[in-house]
Amino acid sequence: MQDKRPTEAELAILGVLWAKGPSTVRAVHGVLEPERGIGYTTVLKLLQIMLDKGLVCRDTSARSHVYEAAIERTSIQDALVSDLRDKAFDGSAASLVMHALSPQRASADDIARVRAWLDALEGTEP
Amino acid sequence: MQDKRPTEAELAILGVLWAKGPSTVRAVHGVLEPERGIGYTTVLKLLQIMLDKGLVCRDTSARSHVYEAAIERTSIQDALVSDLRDKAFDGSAASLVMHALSPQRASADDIARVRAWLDALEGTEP
DNA sequence: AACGAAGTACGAAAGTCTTCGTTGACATCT
DNA sequence: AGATGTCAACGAAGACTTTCGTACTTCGTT
Repeated sequence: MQDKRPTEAELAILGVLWAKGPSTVRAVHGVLEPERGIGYTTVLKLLQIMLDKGLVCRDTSARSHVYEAAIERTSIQDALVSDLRDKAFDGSAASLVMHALSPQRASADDIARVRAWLDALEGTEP
Repeated sequence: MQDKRPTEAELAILGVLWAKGPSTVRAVHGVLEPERGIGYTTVLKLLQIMLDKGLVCRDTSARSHVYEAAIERTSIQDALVSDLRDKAFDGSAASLVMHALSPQRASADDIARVRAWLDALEGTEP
């Protein structure tokens, strides 16, 4: 339990668990099958692997085991953003942000939200 | 030649080519060996694979071939940021940006640069 | 009790990524 | 010319990821 970086398929599963909360394999599969055509046993296997890695935990008291994300969503998000910043932006958060907010890619709403957030930040951190 | 997303090792090599411009295998290896202990033939092989994928081009007129990035750095950066936004932030650029600029992670300078950039944006886009 | 449905566990296959050893070509130095 | 060093090319091994088939178990229904 040291490398907290999930693979792509694992991240998709975590996305479901974060969105829906604790879920059975069937429930996770129900979400993922339509959008990526993944098989039931594949989801099961992935969840077992993720259990090994400590990415999820589960409750086995019922016959259908209930899985739950074992890490905060924000902690994964932080890790992934830092990773990308270092690998593709020479460690510059500003550069990354300008790409993410480039008007061709981000909505005016996104930009407004960030602006408001920055203003609030200024108020609390003189 | 459709999926422009480089793997991790490929991205490291592209990073060198973007920073140094057209380079021989030896030059790329000279940068990467100290920081990740990678072998010479590994770099060579990677560059050959990247040539196949269209990520780099090369000049073979001299005995030591000279490789050059075949794609813009910004185009890769855009792809990677969009990818991360969709996979880990529910498609929300604002959410991604707030993580990237969180004061624990970003320097005050980064934040100031983004703020200035946003101000400039407002001027040009009423 | 027997059957079928729903579930978990396991192993293996296929694909991708990364790594390097080995080979043969070419150049340079003695 | 022969030895030495540098280089590209190739193949293959090992790790990791993703996928699913198959087998076994458990529950509910007939």
